[in-house]
Amino acid sequence: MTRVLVIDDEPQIVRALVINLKARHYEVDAAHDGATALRLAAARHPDVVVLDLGLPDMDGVEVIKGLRGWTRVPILVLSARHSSDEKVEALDAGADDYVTKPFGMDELLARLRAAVRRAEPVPGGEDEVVVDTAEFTVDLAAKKVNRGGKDVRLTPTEWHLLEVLVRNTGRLVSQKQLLQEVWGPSYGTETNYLRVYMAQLRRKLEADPAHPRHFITEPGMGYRFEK
Amino acid sequence: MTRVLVIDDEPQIVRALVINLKARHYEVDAAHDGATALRLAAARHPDVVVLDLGLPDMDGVEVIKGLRGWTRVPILVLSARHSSDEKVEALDAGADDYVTKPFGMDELLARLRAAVRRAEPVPGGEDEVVVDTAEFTVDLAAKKVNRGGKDVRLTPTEWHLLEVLVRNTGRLVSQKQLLQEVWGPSYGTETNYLRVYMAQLRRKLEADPAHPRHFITEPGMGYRFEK
DNA sequence: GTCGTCTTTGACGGAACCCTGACGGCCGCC
DNA sequence: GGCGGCCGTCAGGGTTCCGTCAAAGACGAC
Repeated sequence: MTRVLVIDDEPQIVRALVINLKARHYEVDAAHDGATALRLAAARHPDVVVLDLGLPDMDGVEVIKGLRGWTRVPILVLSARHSSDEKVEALDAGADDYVTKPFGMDELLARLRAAVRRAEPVPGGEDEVVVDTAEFTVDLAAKKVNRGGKDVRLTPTEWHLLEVLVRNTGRLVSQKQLLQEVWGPSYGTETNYLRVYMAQLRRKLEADPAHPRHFITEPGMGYRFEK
Repeated sequence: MTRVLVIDDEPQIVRALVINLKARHYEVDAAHDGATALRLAAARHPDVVVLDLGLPDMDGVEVIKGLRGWTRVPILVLSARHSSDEKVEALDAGADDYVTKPFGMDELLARLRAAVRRAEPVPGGEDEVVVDTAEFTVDLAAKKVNRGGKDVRLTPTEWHLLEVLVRNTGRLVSQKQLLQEVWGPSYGTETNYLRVYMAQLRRKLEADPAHPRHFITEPGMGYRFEK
């Protein structure tokens, strides 16, 4: 199911959007200020964001930049401002589309569908959904890890960390990038989190956790997943 | 360079677009009917398409479908029709954005940039990130060095130094520049650092560290990396 | 409220890394 | 030949970084 994050401080607009989206079987989260929005985005990983630029606590463009720091999720901007400059600024900050209020619900939904559609991975995707190693198997689509015929139970954070690493198989992922992708854009220095969770992943997946063969530490730089 | 295909039967609009796009260093192809457009798209593989829905020979939506049959190139629709149904139809047929005439050139260009940006491959595109030599291979994206089938382990400082040198393959890099890029702007005279780390790189990567073939010293000036 | 699970936090030993100084070789120059 | 500048090599010591453990805090289920 497609997950939408709606960010707007006007309750009636939020309500209208939520009703229409839910009726079309979207899963909807709502935030009424920028700080909540950024936190929710990090926690819930929406498939598309609908953002009103006029927020009480921060400039809408700052929200766009905050999101673009760590994700390419489509951002559809709503705004009462018709000025060309505003549109250009928002789009160049990383927004994908800009709709002026008042808007037609049909059009908005069509733009939403377009944004979601083009963000979809190529059909018959080139990216592997299942990654095999000698000791275990990761199924990114099913969100499952199998080891020795049994499913391994992972906590949400463990899974998220594993996912980022596996999607970058063979590549070094910096500690900052890991922290920001898993814990949110405001993190970046809390390397102790990584140490703890990397240890848990190794304990659950490595044959010999003390001498990891798949979750490799690059001191001072980050971690790397190898098949 | 980014290639744009403009499809419109009104010469003055085409001319305005072509002038503005070329001034911004886009490469521009133009078609004034749907058949030509489809042929040009297949032949030239544009990075983005600007399509006017009102064409003489065929319905604009048919052009969209014709393109979508084989490509995911971003399509930006122009139209004089403001009706919601038209927008929905075009977007659902596969358009990425819909701009109503008369439009502001600034806004159109911003939407064009947004369309091109999100179609870009994942950051750090496909461009040469792997550098080969006779003895070893440097993958700048994965931050990996392979030598004789085995990965070579480098410390952060070693990496940083190697990276600067490799990004300037064949060119002389001054000691001052190396020191400032690797150790920070307040360094510039601590050439002993360079001696130590250059030695470590040679020991790890050169076949005969005493007679380096890739990491070459230019006495009094700096170092150079050669393939 | 109580329990269980998950996350966050702090502390510690050990390993990895970076800086530093010393020494020797090579070369050009006085 | 002696000297100084420049570079390569090596090894020790201080510092940072990582793995590990344990316990407290947050959260939801019952």
